[in-house]
Amino acid sequence: MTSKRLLDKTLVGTRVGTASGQAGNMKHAGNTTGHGENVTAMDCGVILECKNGIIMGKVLNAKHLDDGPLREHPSNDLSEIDLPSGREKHCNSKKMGYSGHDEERDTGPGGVLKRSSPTHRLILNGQRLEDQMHTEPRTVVRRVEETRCWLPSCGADPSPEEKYPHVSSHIPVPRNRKPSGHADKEVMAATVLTTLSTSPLVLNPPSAASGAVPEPSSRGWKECLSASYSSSTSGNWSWDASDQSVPSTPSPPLSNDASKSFLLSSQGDDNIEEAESTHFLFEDPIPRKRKNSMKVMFKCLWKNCEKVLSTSSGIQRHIRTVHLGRNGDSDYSDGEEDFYYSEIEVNMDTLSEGLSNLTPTSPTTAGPPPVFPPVSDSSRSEPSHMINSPLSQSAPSTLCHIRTDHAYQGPVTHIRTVSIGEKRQPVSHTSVNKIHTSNSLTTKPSTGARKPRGEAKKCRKVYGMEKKDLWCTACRWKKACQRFTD
DNA sequence: TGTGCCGGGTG
DNA sequence: CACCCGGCACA
Repeated sequence: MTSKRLLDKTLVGTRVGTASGQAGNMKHAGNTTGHGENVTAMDCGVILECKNGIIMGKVLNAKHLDDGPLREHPSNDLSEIDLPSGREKHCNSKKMGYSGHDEERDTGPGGVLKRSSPTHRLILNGQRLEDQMHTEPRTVVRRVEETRCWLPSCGADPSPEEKYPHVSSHIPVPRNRKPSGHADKEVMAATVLTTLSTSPLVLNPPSAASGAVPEPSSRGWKECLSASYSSSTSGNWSWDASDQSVPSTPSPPLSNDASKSFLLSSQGDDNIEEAESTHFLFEDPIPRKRKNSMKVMFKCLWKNCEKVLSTSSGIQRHIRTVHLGRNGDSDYSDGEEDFYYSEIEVNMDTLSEGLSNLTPTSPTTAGPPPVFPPVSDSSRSEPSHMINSPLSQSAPSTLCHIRTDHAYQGPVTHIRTVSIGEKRQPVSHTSVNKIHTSNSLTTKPSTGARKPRGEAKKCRKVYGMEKKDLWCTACRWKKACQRFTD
C-alpha cells in the first residue's frame, strides 16, 4: 500500500509548461500536485518528464531511477498506446493519482493534476498500474518504442491491417509488439503519456507560458491526443478537439468547462453538495468563523454521488461497495477507493447555515458559482451566505417582527416579512420553515411558539373586565384579539 | 403579576 | 363551529 501510493503520487506529479493561470483553475477544483517545470511522473517503470511543454517518456525500472543516464524521448515519439475499448471507459473513469493524504503533495507549487481527478487513473488491460508494480520484477530499463500517431488529424498512416475502429479508443500497436511483460510496461508508459496529455496545460498551453514550447511538435501530438479523446467511446465524457478546454476531472465525468468547478457543472441535482463543494474547493470568499469549527470530511467524487462521510474508512467502504461493486463485507482494499474521494474541510458552523439557505428551491443553487457583488456597508457585516440567499434579498437583514393573520382577526391584510429570529411562522411559508428548522437549533416545536405580543391595547384593556360583553369574541375566548390588531 | 393568546376540550 | 379554559410567555 505504501509503495503503491508512493508510485501513484509520483505519477500524478506532472506538469507541463508554466501555465500559472491554468494551474490556478485546477487549484480551485482540488488539490494539486507537481513541482515546477521539470516534473517526473513515474509508475510501473514509466518515467514521464515534462520539459518546456514536451512530455518525455521513458520506461525504466522504478527502482533504477538513479541508475545512469536515462534515454529520453520527445513527445512526438510517444509509443504504442493500446486501450482496448472495453477498458477505455474504465480507464477514463479512473483518475491517475494518488490516494494521498499527504498535504505536501497536495499543495505542490504549480501543480496541475489534482488528486481528485479520477480520469487519470490508469488501468491497462484490466490491471492497474500499481498492480503491475506489485507483480512484476523491476529490473529492466526500456525505452518506449516509437510509433506514429495514426489519428487522421495527425496525418498519420496507420497500417491498414490494423482493424481498430475509428478513433479514440484505440491507438494501434505495432505488430511486432512484444506480447507480454515489457510490452505491458510500454503500454503503460504510452498510456501515461496520453493521460498526461489531457492536462489543460498540455492541450492548451497558455500563451503566457514560458514561450519556449516548440509549437510544431507540441501541436502535433496535441492534436492527436485531443482527437483521440474527443471521440472517446466512454460516453460519459468527452470534449471536442476544437474545444481546448479540458475536463478538469475525469470520472466522475465532468463538464469540459475547466474554468468552473466540476462540481458546479455536473451536479445540478445535488445543489447542497454542490454549494458545499464550491465553498470548499474554491477560494473561499467566506471568512471562516473559527478554526476549531473545521472538520475534515471525506467527499465521494463519483458522479452524481458526492457522498460526504466523516471517516476515510467510511468513504472507502462507500466507494468500494456502491461504486466499485465490491463486496462490502470484505475489508480488502487495494486503495483504489482512495482515488474517488477527497478530503474537504468543513466548517461546521457555516455548513449548517449554508445547508439551510440552499434549499432545493433556492434560486442561488441553480446558477453559476457565486459571484459576490459589491455589498453595502450595512450588509457587509452580514455573513456572506446571507448576501445571496433568497432571504437576504426579500427581507431586511435586521430582524423584524412578524404579524400573522389569525382566524379571529378577520380580513386584515399585511405585508409580512419573515425573519430568522422570528419564532412563529405561518404554515404556508414552507420553504422558510425548512430553513428555520434546520437553521436554528433553538427553534422550538410547533407548540410553544408564540407571536410577539402586540403593542395595541386589547379589548380587556379598553373595556375592562366590567364590560366584557363589549369584547370581541376572540378576546372573550382568550384568542387573539380581532378588534384591535397590531 | 397582568395580559395576550395558543392549544385543547366540550357540546 | 362556538365556546370555554388551562397554561404559557411576555411586558
